[in-house]
Amino acid sequence: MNKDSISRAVIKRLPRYYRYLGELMEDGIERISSNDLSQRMNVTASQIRQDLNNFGGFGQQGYGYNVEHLYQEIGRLLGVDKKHNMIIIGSGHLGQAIANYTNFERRGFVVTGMFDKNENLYGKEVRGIKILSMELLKDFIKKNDIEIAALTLPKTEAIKVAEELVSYGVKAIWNFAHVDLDLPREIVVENVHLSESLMMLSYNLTRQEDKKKGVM
Amino acid sequence: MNKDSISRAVIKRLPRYYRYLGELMEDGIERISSNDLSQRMNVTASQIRQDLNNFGGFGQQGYGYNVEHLYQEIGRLLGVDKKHNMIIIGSGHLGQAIANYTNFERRGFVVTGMFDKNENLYGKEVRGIKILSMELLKDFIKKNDIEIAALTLPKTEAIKVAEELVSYGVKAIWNFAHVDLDLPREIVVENVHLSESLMMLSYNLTRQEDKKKGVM
DNA sequence: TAGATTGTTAATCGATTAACAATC
DNA sequence: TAGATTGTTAATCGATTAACAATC
Repeated sequence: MNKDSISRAVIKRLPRYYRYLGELMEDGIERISSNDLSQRMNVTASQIRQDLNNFGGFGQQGYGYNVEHLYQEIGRLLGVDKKHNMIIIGSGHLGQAIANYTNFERRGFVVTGMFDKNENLYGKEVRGIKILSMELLKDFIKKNDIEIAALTLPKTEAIKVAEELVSYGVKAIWNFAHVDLDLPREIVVENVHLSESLMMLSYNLTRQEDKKKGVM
Repeated sequence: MNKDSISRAVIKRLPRYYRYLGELMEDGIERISSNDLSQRMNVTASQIRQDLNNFGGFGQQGYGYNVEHLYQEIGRLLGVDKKHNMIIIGSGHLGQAIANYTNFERRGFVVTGMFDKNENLYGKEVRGIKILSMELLKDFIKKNDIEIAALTLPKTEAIKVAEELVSYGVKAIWNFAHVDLDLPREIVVENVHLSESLMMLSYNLTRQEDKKKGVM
């Protein structure tokens, strides 16, 4: 009953299911069994059935899953059936990269404003989105029903700005700054720590090199 | 003995330990117990001790861990004590954002080349790094001892280019394209799927909204 | 020596996989 | 009805936490 109790491991897999189902739709495939899907995705069929059953019976015995139906159900779970207004705080290269990525908009995530503390950027437009002064932040959030803020600024400022955003009513923070945010429980925080990702790559690369040396 | 057997869960936590230890060093703290560190990092002391012991006894009974020593040991494990040459394939906004991020260089990840199939970009420089034609890729990789390639290009091209890179000797791929790469086992692949990250945020945001509605 | 804290074993918890009855 | 495949329970596996002996 309680949807909160679904494990993070399961939730993390949902976007990948969603992606594969979208591709199946593009290929004109109408139905698929957990077994077929498991082979395409390189996971077990059992895991797929377990995962999906956390959310209700999306399949049908003897038939499998209807691709379009399942795609839509997962989309609804992921909230991509609704529009979400997003702002970007920190309009450097990374902020601009996100503003330029139109695929997010296709999923309902609409960047409606960009901000920076560097006044040289004010008035500059990225894909039609004006970069504004941080002083306009409070007003902008209240007037434009902003739910999500992407934090693409140095970690020294991230904590302070995050608290500010929350006080203005932002509900979720997509945090690209290399710092842990400590915010009220009801605020959603999703971290993208690029340097940690690169270090994991480097860890595995180093192990591969160790292995090679061991063999020679 | 076999370092391959260390679980992904543990490895994923290493960069975060590394970050906290770096901050402790900046604060001039010389030693720390698993208990103190656990409170700062919001994990259990037991987990810290278990994690670190996968790699050997970095601590000392009755004393704790020497911050600088532990920092260096974890850095070595993560391979940030060595220089790694990296190229960026796809010189759009995201590729340029990565090229501009000097913190990677501080950790030994040096961007030595950028590539794109759009010839309008050729010759353009990003932080002194020239954007080159894809035709120069093979030669560049061989001549410049390139280990890592960041893939910041559309998913339609990612698979083909990844295979190309591997054939030229690239050892690790940092994949920002929204597609699963199927490469030989010895090739390290680290995925950064921004849209999946945003969907997880959206999932949690939607659950928060459900909760709120339930209460009202 | 007494106190502190690790390294490590044992207990618990949670997630994944296997198996199969239910049912389309 | 027979075959296919889900939904779901049970078994297994792995990761986290607790406990404590070893030792600095």
